[in-house]
Amino acid sequence: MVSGSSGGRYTINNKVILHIDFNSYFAAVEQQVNPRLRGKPIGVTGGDRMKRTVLGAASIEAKRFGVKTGMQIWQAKKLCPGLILVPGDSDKYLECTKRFLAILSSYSPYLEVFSIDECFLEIESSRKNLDSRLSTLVTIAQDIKKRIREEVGEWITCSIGISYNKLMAKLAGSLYKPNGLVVIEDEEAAKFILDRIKLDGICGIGPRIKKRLNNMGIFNFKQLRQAPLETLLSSFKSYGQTLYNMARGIDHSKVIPFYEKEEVKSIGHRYTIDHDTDSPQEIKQILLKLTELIARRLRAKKLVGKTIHCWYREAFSFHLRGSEGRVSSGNPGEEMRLHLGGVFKSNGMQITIFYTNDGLEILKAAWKIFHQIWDKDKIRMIGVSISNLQPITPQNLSLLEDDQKQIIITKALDKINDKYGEFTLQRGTLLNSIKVYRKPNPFLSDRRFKI
DNA sequence: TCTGGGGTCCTAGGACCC
DNA sequence: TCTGGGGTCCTAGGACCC
Repeated sequence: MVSGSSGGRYTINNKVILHIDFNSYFAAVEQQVNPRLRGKPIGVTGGDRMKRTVLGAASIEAKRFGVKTGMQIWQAKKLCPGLILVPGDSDKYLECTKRFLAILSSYSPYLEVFSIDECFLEIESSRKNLDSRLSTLVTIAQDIKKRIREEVGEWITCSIGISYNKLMAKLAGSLYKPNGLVVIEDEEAAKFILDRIKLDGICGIGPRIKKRLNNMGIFNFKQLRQAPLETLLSSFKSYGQTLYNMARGIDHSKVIPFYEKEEVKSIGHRYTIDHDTDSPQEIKQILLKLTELIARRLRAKKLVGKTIHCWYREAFSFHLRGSEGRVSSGNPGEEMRLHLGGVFKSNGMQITIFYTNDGLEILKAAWKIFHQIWDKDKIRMIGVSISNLQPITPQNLSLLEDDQKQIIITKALDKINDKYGEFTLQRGTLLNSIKVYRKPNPFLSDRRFKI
């Protein structure tokens, strides 16, 4: 527990924010569901693929070997040869999330869902006396942990950060893992902590911002606090104010309860192919799967969208990088200063069409974009997304007879796919698709029937 | 042998309309 | 003749989060 001021000096702030962050979440759920995985180093993968994929989560046991979320599988295996790989199952995790959210919402209606394994809870805390106030908060946090253990599962643990705003609550939650409980009581305590963490130890400063700050001679929060607001504003525009506030532990953002959250703003899918390809036929097949998935999600949410974004990532290539990319004079004994850096170049474009939630319409647009931007080089990843979303209204859907027929067919397809799984039934054009992958994967199911 | 996949927000410039 | 201003839409691209 960190407290900057003495008990008597505490100023009343009725709102207190808890950040609840579940530890090694996907891995913990797998261990909860399958007792044979408990106590063992496991890594949750994105599916059945082993190539060109990364770990979605690592169990606490795996983390002891240095295995981390986001790590490539071969890398993780190298660190921990006994790593057990478990294919991820998002429905399972979502189910578990619903259960812990139900528990948390009993403490306060101000519950913001931040991600599948993270949320903010705003509670009232009116005790004037610091000590009794702190003990109340700690009691609540411990009670939450206990209920989750009892009602969701003993392997599901969380770290809780408590503070006077979201930024500091999240920071507090990140300080002690797993199963931590940290309180950052006030701005004085916040500064104390900030001066002891790295710039990118806070939510909102990533590698790029950190590098830009470093280039300005700023390497820690103490130095950031000394930077004049004008300097930050001129370098980072409006984000300069955010950085200025961060260094002082200030954050005005509100806890937005789930029932006040806006609808999604975009829906997209991307897919990394397990080999590099320049086959238009293969690329089109993948686009077709991606756009069908997007369209089904739109229809499930009763939405239509009109801006289509399509982008791809080129195959890995080596480039000589900047000034380091020189070969030395060649004098004997002189170190070769040839630095090779790998680069993934991406390329994309977006266009706006008429509102739609039809897979083939989205495909047409995506394919058109792809043709315009593709330089015929081999690619490793392709993605599509749709934005500018709106609820379906008679105005934004065409009422032409052909379209009406199409809507009826689509509805029937959705119904069957909902029941039996993605791509059980597909449009005729999909049935001629070439088999791209040897391993089963969500984009190419073998359960295909002709209508 | 080589880094996934789902999102959000912000900025800036151009086109176009009134 | 020659040019303001507000507003909206569209697009590109960057940065961040989990």
